[in-house]
Parts: sequence; C-alpha cells; structure tokens
Amino acid sequence: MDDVADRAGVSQMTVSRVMSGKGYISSKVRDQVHAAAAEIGYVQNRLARGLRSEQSSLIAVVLPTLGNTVFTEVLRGITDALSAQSLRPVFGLTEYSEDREYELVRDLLSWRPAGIVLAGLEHSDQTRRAIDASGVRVAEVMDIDGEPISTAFGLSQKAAGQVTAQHMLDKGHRRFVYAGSQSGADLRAGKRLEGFRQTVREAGGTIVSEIISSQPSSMVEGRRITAEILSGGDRPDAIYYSNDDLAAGGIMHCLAEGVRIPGDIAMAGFNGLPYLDALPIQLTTIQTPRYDIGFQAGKLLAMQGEDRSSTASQLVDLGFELSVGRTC
Amino acid sequence: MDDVADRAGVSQMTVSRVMSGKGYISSKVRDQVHAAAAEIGYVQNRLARGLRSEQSSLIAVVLPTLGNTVFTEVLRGITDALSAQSLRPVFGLTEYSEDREYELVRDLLSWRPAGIVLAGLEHSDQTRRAIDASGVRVAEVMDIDGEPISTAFGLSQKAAGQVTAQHMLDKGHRRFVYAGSQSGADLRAGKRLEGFRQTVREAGGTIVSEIISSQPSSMVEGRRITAEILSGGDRPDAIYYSNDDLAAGGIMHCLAEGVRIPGDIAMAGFNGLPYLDALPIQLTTIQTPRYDIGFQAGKLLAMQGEDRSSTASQLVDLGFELSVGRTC
DNA sequence: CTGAAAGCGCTAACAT
DNA sequence: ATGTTAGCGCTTTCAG
Repeated sequence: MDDVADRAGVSQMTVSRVMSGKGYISSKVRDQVHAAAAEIGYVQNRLARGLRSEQSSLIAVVLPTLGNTVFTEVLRGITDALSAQSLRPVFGLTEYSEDREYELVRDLLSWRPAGIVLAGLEHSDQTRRAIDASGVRVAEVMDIDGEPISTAFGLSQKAAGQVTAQHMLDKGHRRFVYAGSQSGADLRAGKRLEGFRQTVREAGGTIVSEIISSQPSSMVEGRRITAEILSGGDRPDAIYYSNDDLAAGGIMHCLAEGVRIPGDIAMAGFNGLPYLDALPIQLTTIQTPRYDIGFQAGKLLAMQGEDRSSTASQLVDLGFELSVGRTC
Repeated sequence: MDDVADRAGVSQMTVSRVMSGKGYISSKVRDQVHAAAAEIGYVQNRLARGLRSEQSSLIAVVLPTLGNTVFTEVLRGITDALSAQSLRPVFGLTEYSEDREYELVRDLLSWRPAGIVLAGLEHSDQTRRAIDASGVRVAEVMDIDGEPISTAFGLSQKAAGQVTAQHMLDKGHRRFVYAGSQSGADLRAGKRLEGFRQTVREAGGTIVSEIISSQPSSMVEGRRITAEILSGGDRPDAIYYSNDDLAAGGIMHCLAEGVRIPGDIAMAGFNGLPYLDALPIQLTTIQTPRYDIGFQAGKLLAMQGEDRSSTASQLVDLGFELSVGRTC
C-alpha cells in the first residue's frame, strides 16, 4: 500500500480508504490511486485486513460429503449468495463423523470467519462450546427437527417421511421395506425413517425389514440392495429408499430384470434430484429446496450483523413437496 | 497467546512454538501449554500467523462448476490431499467464464494462498500475469493438451476423442452426430471433439451434425437432444456425447421409446461416472482418473516447496481407459 | 476530505 | 530449551 501511495502521491491511509470503499474520497484521488494500484499490480492482503479489523471475509462451511448431490447443491447456493459480497467459502468434509466435525470447526474457527455453515442440528457438546466461545454467527442447513444453535434453514425430515408413508398407504400398499445407506450415519435419513415408521404403524401397515447398507448411497448400491430385496422369498409391496440415488438404482434393476413398477413393487425416494426427469419411469419422491437452503444460509451470514435484530434461535422452514410419479 | 503463556507460566514465544510444533520444547512445558490452552479455549489466529509468516495455509481452488460430478470428485481429491496438512481449500466457481476466472483469481490471491488450483490450461493473459506476479504455486487439472503454467495433472482430451472415434469406427459406424452442451464453453469437450473429428475424417466417416445445446450438461438435456436427433429424417449410426450425463439421457430416451441400442443407434460418452454401472445398458465411455487428478494436484501444493526442485513446467499424464460397454 | 500514530496476534531472527 | 525484540500490512482512532 505504501508503494501505491507513493505513486499516487497520497498517504497510505488514503489508499486504504479507496481500496475498502470506506470514508469520503475525492473522485480525483480515487482515480489516481486505482491507476497506481493497477500499474504495480497491487493485490490487497486480506490477512492483514482481517487481523486488524477482527473480521475475515471467509465463511466456514462444514458438510458431510460431496458425494451426495444434495450437498453440492447446498454448496452452490452458499457460494452464489456469498459471491456478491466477495465472501469466500473455506470448507471441510466430515464424512458424517461428529468427531471430524469438531476438528474441522476448531480448525476453521482459526480463520476468524464471518460465519459458519453446519449440516443438521446434531453436534457434539465440544463443537457447540467452541462455536459459542468464538461468537461466530452460525447457520445450520437441511434439518429443522430440533433445537438450532441460532438459525436453521431446511425442512422437517420427519414430516417428509410421514407424507411419503401416507401417500404410499393411500395407494394401497401395506408391507414395506426401508432401504438406507451409510450405516445409518445420516441422521436426517433417520428422522425421515422415524416419521415413516410412525405413519405406517398408525395405519396398521408393516415394515417388513430395514436394510441399511454400510456403503455411501449411490445408484449402484440402490440397484444391489433392490436385487437383494426382490430375490428374497417374502416380497414386500413397496420399498422406501432413504434417497433418490438408491431409488433410481431400484428402478434400474426393475428395468433390467423386467420387474413391473408399481405392479410388482412400488417405490419412493427423497430429494427430487433433477435427473429423475430423464428416467423412463417417474419416481415418486419429495422435492427439497436444496439450493435455496444454501442460498438463504449464505445470505444470512453475508449480511454483516446489519440485521442482527433476531438473536433468538430460529427455525426457517423452507418446505418440501410430494412429487407424485409412477412408482407408487 | 499471552493469556495461555501466563497460565502456563512461560513466555508467549514458547506458546507459539508449542502451537506450531516448531523448535525444541521440553515435553513438560508442552503439556503445560496444551493444558492452559484447553482451559481457556484458545484458538490460533491464522490471520496473524499468515501475515507474519507470509504464507497462509489456504489453497485457492477455482473450478468451472459444481453441477458436473467431475469437478466435485476433483474437489474431493484436493480436499483429501490437503486435510492431512490441515490446509483448507477456499474456492470459487467460474461457470466457464474466463473473466470470472480472472476476478476469482485476483480475489483469492488476496488471501496469500499457499497454492492455487485451476481447471484446464487456457487462462486469460491477465490471469497468468496476476499469478506470475504473486509467485504462488499453481496446479492445473484435467487437461494436458497445451502449455501449463507450471504443473498440470490430467489426460489428453484430444486423445480421448480419438480413441473413442477409433472404437466406434472399428464397430462399423460411419455416420455420427456429436452432442454437446454449455454452448461449447467447455474447452476440454472441444478438444475431445477435435480429436474425434480428426479420426473420423481420416477413416472416411462423416460427422453429420454437431448439436450443441446452450444448457449445462445433464441427463435431462441429453434425453431431449437425443429425442431431437432421432426424430430427424436423417438418422445417424451413432451419437458421440460430450459426457456421460448426456449419454445416459440418451440411453433413457431409447429405453423409454423402445429404440434399440446399438442396433438403431450407437452411443459413447466420456468420464466413466460410477452410476453408469447401475444402468440397464452399459455405456461405452472413457474412464478418467478425476479423484486422483485432484489428489495429486492437492499433494503437489501441500508439500511446502520441500521438493521444489522441478521448477520447469510439467505435464503429468494420469491417463484414461476406454471402457467398452454395450452401446457401441 | 486527508493524514499520523498505534497496534491487531503472531513468528523470524537473534539472544541466552 | 526458552526469552526478547521487531515488524508483517492493514484499519481504527484521533487530528486536522
């Protein structure tokens, strides 16, 4: 900055004001400074800026995985919301481990981020304490069934499970199998299953079995699980998959093996991923506002305490929609 | 750090040494310091550390999009490679725009990252100058057909196009349609097409038409394009898709409409995405080492100039493999 | 509208 | 093996 100041014939402080766009500067001086900066290829040092102003324009993002389209869309939403304010996401992946989440939160906090995004509402006490002590603003995403740290954007996972169950029951199905993945580490999927179970039970239906693979969810794994289910002696009426990727794998299995959907077996998924529209059979699923969840979380953290009026903890329900296809 | 030092009864510099793990510290003092830090919940300030040491443990990552699985896998590879050294990725998305890439590079450079990852080898002069001036280490990913800034990890996109063409020609196909997306903004896809064209031409085949959608690539878009191609009067022998998502859409169209593959129409894609294994018909495609590309790029940037011996610009060919399915 | 002085929290360099 | 001193590049604060 000193070099730029010399070139522009002003003080270093004036350069600082021009760069940060704060304070009153005559347009003549501003132009001189910009010209000088361009000539020598000056690039701000945000480490210094952040150190002095006790505020870095970084947003910490801690997500379970990038292997699930859901989180890449959330991340896109966050990134888009931030880019207007030239805030940047720094991120880490937990692979659904609470311990790993804590490590990442600790580490990311050392960057003095302007905010932090976390997936879900369940975090270890350590994690909560570290965040509390740091005073960063937090946005939790995807889930609203529980107590948020401050603000959570998402949908009721439990209600999604209930709505799906009700629809399947209405279609006359009574004997279900649940197909999940990740060894049940995905807590949101667990809540959906809980809602599903409850509604099925109340209607007198049965969940014949719950098959939970140890693998990450994928179409291939969905196809494998489905083959396993259908090869068993006791075929259920319908399969409730923990998400669309697994369900799409189920559709593929049936397409390949000539199993009729929903005649031989009915199916439902969760998420409403775009590619479902390309499949030969439309999957019945729950459409979730993933991008919007990310975008709104990003926007909240982006507005610098301007509107910090609502300090109280809040649950922002962005809703979901049952998308009825031809699989049940 | 002063507070920790007081508690531990040592100087602040000793705390610094313990925290950064540099220099000789008696294990007794180390334990005292760690205990004191834990008691008051001390969290390092990396902004200060970075400012002083002229080196932040951030790696800038600039990718075109997260809408393409390819880049999420590259990003996973990068993230995994970095996490061992507790380096964190800060990132931005260009949406395939060179101008946006420049803006992002400028902005990310202000964090004084230890390294930067860029997609492809084509960058504006401005971008190259900014990077040059900053002196950061660079890793370019995915492409090796061209002149890298310093080191590029990837595969020959052109060769991939040639290999695909040769295989399709060997299978007896002569009249092709190329199906692409993004209005051709994806330069790697362009290089594949170039290789494809060349091999087809040399063998006396014909590319009947090149259909390039303005949409981002997706299965839905692939299905739409395929419907369009097959409804035309002049049906080609085969379609070469710029990637697997489009090709999978093509398969879906044929499955839904009863078009026989490869009897009525043959197909090939690019990438070798995992979900292809779940489809009823195995797509012929090119398997690319996306995760590994990201991982190696991350590793290079992670090793702090330890092995900066090879300053010369380098192309690291991580290869690809033709994966022969049942679509051609 | 512009400038001077001080200091954010660390680590490099030099002492001991 | 530990301590002292100085200063990284910026912004806050106070003065004009």
